[in-house]
This record gives sequence, structure tokens and C-alpha cells, in this order.
Amino acid sequence: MSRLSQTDWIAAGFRALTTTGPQALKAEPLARTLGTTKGSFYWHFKDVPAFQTAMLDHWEEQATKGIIEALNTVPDVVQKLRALAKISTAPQDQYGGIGAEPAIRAWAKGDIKVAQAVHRVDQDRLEYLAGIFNEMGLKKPDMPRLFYASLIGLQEIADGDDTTSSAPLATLADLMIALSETD
Amino acid sequence: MSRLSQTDWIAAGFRALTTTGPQALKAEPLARTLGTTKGSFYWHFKDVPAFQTAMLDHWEEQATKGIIEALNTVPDVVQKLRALAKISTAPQDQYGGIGAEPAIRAWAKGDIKVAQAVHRVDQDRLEYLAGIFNEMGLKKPDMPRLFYASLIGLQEIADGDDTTSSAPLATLADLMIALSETD
DNA sequence: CATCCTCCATACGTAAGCGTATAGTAGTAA
DNA sequence: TTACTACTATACGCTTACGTATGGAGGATG
Repeated sequence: MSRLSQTDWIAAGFRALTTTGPQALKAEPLARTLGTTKGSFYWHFKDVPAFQTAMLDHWEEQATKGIIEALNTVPDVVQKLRALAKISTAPQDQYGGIGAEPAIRAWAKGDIKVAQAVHRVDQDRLEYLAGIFNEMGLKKPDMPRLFYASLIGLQEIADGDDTTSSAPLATLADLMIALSETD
Repeated sequence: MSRLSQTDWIAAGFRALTTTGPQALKAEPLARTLGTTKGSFYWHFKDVPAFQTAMLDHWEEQATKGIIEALNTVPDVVQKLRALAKISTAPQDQYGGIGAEPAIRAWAKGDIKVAQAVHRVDQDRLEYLAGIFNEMGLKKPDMPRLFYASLIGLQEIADGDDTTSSAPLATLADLMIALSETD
């Protein structure tokens, strides 16, 4: 990799974020992992905050539109819920995908601009979920939040084994689907 | 506060952790918030990692034995579940209590010793929850994990308003209780 | 009152990261 | 070839934190 682009730096940022944590999002350490120097970094980005903002922009796009577009190919709402249960616990796709979520939420705890981005994403996804539940005829307003929280929580307490993560969410989905049919 | 103890420093540590994040767990910044200098810090603790370990020991005690002992005063299992749903979303009691949880989980992402402590606590609480569900006659093995994940996830996406956090968990508890009666 | 013993302040040398300035290199185009 | 553009290396001064060492302050104890 003789010549770098902004995108290369951002990808390296997500790698560092997920493996080491937010404290690794600094110019010189990142340069080392890319086998270059910070001269390159400050060519592509004004400063460290600007670099982080670029990372966030990237993630925000992925984390909302990306997932929603994937789900829109599934016609049936019930299947949509099941699909969501599945892809949200899918193998770590690097680079701002779902795999980076817990790391980003951790990052948000110590940086207000990250917290705001995460909050926007949460609102977007909750709204989208509310639409699904509404279509299913489940009117209890807690449901979207409950489902979404379970999804996040399972990611949070995941121990690498992905079956322990996906099974409980599938159970919840079934529970809610059953509830929607007795209403 | 003319004279400080280890405990004062640890309390300051949790305040800094929850308000600013793990990057605030350093000797000199903490000293500033306490109106003293790092001379005091290095008197009470060998170094920064030792200080952090002391914080973790404190939290680990609170986060397992503390909560479990509180719950053991509730006789009925169903009520126990409801009580758990309530106290886990209770107002932030500083100083290593439940209020610090999201911050500690965030901290864990960038520090292996923290991650290990969190994992131990998770296992303890999951085991305890499994006991409750077992007593209720709910044999589906996903249930403890699902409930616990929801609890964690709700803390994670909480926006300050505590009713939006507690209501969904109560809904889940009711759902599970209902399920246990039809089994 | 003298003496400890506990706790805190200050000063020091070292290390790491920031952002800037400046010089250099490798491809592209005229 | 020459000149230009896009990118990278290096060096600098500044700031913040680390951990150590040493010198008090001040209450408890004899």
C-alpha cells in the first residue's frame, strides 16, 4: 500500500477502534499500523476530530440506510423481523458495519459528538422498527424499544459464540409474533 | 476534605468514569477534581493500574453480592423478577452502583482486566437469573440471557428519561411470567 | 514539648501525542 | 525533459501525563 486515501485511514480507524478502543484513534499510532507517518494523516485530515467525524459520517450511513435497504428486499413483515434478528448478530463485517457497534457505543460514552451520532442512529432504527410492529398489528408501544434493546444488549454481552447471541433474539421475535396473532 | 482516603479516590474515579469516560482515570486530572495533587494519589496507590484494579474490586462486590442480597429479601420469585426489573433501571446511585454500569462496560472495551471483571459479573448474574427462571418453571434456556440482555440494552440506549427504560423491561417480565403459567 | 508517622506538595526527568513547517519523492502532463 | 501535483518523511516546539524523590505540615503519642 504505497499510496493512501482517506478511506484507507478510516478503515484503519475502525480496525483500531474495535481491537483497541477509542484511545487508539490518534494520528501517530494509526500511522504506525499503516506503515507510514503522520505527515500523510495531516494531509488527508485537518486534525484528529475531523478524522473522527469522517469515521462517524461513514458509520452513520452504513448503520441506517445500509441495513434498512437490505431489509426492504424482504416483503413479509414477520420475516422482516426474523431477518433483522439474524443479521444484527451476524459475523463481524469490519469497517463501520454492525461488527463495530459495541465499540462505537463505548466510544460514545466519552465523546459528545459520537453520542449524538449514536443517538440519531438509534432514533432512526427505533422509528423503522415501530413501523414494522405497527404493520404487524402490535400496538403496545414498548415493543420496538424492547426488541431493539435486546438486540443491543445481546451484542454487548456476547462472548464470541454467536449462537448464544442469536437464539435469544429469535425467541423474543417468536414471542412477539405469537402475541401479534392473539391480539 | 482536608485528608483523603483510598475510598475518596475511588469515588472520584467513578464520578470521572461516568461523566467523562475511562480517559479521565489518570492521576493528575483526578487530583485536580479533588483539589489536591498526585502526591496524594501515589501515596494511596502504587500506580494507575493498581488504582483501577481497586475500583474494579469495589464494583464487582457491589454489582453481584450487593444486588443479590437486596433481592433475597423478596420471597416470591415472580415478585423477584419484577423487583429486578425495577432496581436495574433505578436512579443513578453513584460510586460503583448500577448507575456506573454503561460506563464500566465501555471501559471494558479498551482494557482486558476490566473486560474480565465484567464477564465474571455477567456470569454471576446470569447464573442467578437462571435460578429464578428455573424456580418459575420456565425451562427455555434462552430466557435468562434474553432478560439480562434487555436490561443491559435498555441501560445502553437510555436517554435520561427513566420511564422509557423501565416500562419495556416490565413488559418483558409480564410476558415471561404469563408464559410460565401456560407451560 | 519533642518526636513520630501519615499524608500532601513540588520538582524532576522521561515519554507520547499534537499540529505546523519544510523538504523531498513519485507519478502525470506538456 | 521539465514542471506540476499529490502525497509522505522529518524535525520542531508545545502540552500533558507518568512515576520518583524529597521535603514539609500537622495531628497523635510519649
